[in-house]
Order: sequence, then structure tokens, then C-alpha cells
Amino acid sequence: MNRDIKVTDLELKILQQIWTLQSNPTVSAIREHWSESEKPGYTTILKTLQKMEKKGIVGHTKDGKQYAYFSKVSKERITDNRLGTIISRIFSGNKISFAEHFIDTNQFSAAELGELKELISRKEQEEKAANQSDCEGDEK
Amino acid sequence: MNRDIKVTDLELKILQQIWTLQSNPTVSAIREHWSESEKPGYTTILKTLQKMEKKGIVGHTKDGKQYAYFSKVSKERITDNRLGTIISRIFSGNKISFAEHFIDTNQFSAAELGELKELISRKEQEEKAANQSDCEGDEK
DNA sequence: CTTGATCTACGACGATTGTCGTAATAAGGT
DNA sequence: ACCTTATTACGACAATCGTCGTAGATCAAG
Repeated sequence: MNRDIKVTDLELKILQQIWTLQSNPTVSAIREHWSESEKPGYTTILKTLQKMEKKGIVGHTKDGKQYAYFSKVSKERITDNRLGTIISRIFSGNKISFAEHFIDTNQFSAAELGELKELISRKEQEEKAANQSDCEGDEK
Repeated sequence: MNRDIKVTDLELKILQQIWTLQSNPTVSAIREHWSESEKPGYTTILKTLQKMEKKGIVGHTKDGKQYAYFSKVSKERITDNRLGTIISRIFSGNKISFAEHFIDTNQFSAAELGELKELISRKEQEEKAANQSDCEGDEK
């Protein structure tokens, strides 16, 4: 039922504000996150929020006469969808190949490269631990 | 002038075929890469290619009465654009945070994790070498 | 209760996308 | 040269997106 989650550019920007702000923002609060020169009209944001609500991307509660919006999709859902497209369409499904591009084209400092290795090492430990408990628990 | 390179879903699928195929494919060749049940009409592909050409995304040469299309944008351009959006909008510009998500949500085998570490180590060496030669005079 | 200010609801519009149908064109065979 | 067929060109259409203008609803102050 929760199919393809696909959000447009404006929708994504709106979601970004909702995710960033701690509490459920009103239309005006969401709109504050554009620079004055690029701020879309109030009704543009509102209408888009209403469409998003119809699609199940956001919901709202009432606060006086204003609406306070909250997200109904996780960053992870959106990320997975978009990243999945990149990997499958551009890198033919090869995650490693994508990773290579990612490492190569971003300027990472030595410290950041260290962090990345740390991340991977941690993951390796996790998997090792998971395998271990598999052997102990699922015994014959 | 080569601004924002933004391609739609269908355009990206078409590019995928062009990138994948070794030589410049004709419309029919491109169209072959859809499963029979989902294959768009011949003219759908053609028209989209024509629009893409107008936008400078592809070009074509003539081969008898057929056109042979080739890509004018690199996978890297498209990747950077799309990945840039993900990192800036969803991960607030934090590349490491994105990497963490990437590592966590994809099921990497032990071997793949090894490859990833190898990739990073290689990058570390490269940077060290680059710094070295910076000190020697080839500095910019 | 009336008024004014502030929000939301709704409709319209131009641009773009994906989709075809159909017309025009070009090659090749006979 | 003529006809058939494969290919390209063009126009149309519904759906969606971003964008507003404006109408309607709601609340607070007087």
C-alpha cells in the first residue's frame, strides 16, 4: 500500500523544513526557511501542503485557526527511494561502484576518511556479532 | 551555461540504455530494454529523445534512415546533481551522515565491507601523495 | 455584534511530462 | 517509377507542478 514514495522538489524542500524544525510548524513557519528573494507565496506553500496531505505525505493538527503540519514519511523512505534510483539506473545496481564514485568525487578530509573507515569497522563488528548469536540461538 | 542538469524518470531510463549499450543505439534498440509489458510506444521514446536533444542531453547521427543517439551528459553529472539534492535536503549537507545511512541500510557482505575499506584506504594514500607533491612545488 | 486581520479553500493558468495517433518522408525491392 | 514498409515529425491530450488571485472562514478587539 505504501508504494513508491516520490516527492517533487518543492515538496522535498517543505519536508526539509518540517524535519528540521522541532515542533510541528505552521505554514508561515515553513515559509520562513526561504530567503526573502526566493520565498514562494503563502498560498503556494499552503496549496502544496494540502496536496501533500491528500497524498498522505503530511498531516496537520489545528492550533487556533492555524494548521500545524507534521511529516508522515521518514527521511529514510525518501532517501532509499531516490538513492535506489541512482544506484539501479546509473550504476546498474552496483552499490560498490556507486560508493567508489561517492568517495572519489567528494573532497573528504583525512579526518573524514577516518570516520568513514570507523563506520565500516563498526558495521563489520555488528555483523560478526549477529552471526555469532545466530549460531548460539538457532541450534540443532 | 551548463546549469542544473535535471532529467525526468523516462529520460533517465533512456540514458541508462544509451550508457549501457556500447555503440550509439537507434530508437528501436533503446526501446528493446523494456520488458514487453511495459514497453512504451515507439513514438513515445522518439519524441522524448527529440525533446532531450533540444535540451542538449543527447545528440544523434544518421545511419541510413535511422538515427543513432548518443549521450551528451555524463553519468557523473547526473549523479552529482541527484546525490547533491539528497545530501543537502535530507542530510542537511552532512556527507558523513549520509554515508552512515548508506552503510546501515544496505546489506553489505563481509567481502563488500572489505572492498569499501580498501576504497577508502586507497583514497587516503592518494591524498597523502598529493600533499607530498604540494610541498615539493606543484602547488595551486 | 461588527469589523479587521489572518488563515484556509478553491479555481485558474502556463509549463512540463508521458503518451499516442497520424501525417510526412525516405529506402528498398520489383 | 511505384508501392510497401520502416522511420521520423508533428500535434493533441490528460495529468501533474509550481504559482497566484481571490473568495470564504475564523478569531480577537472593540
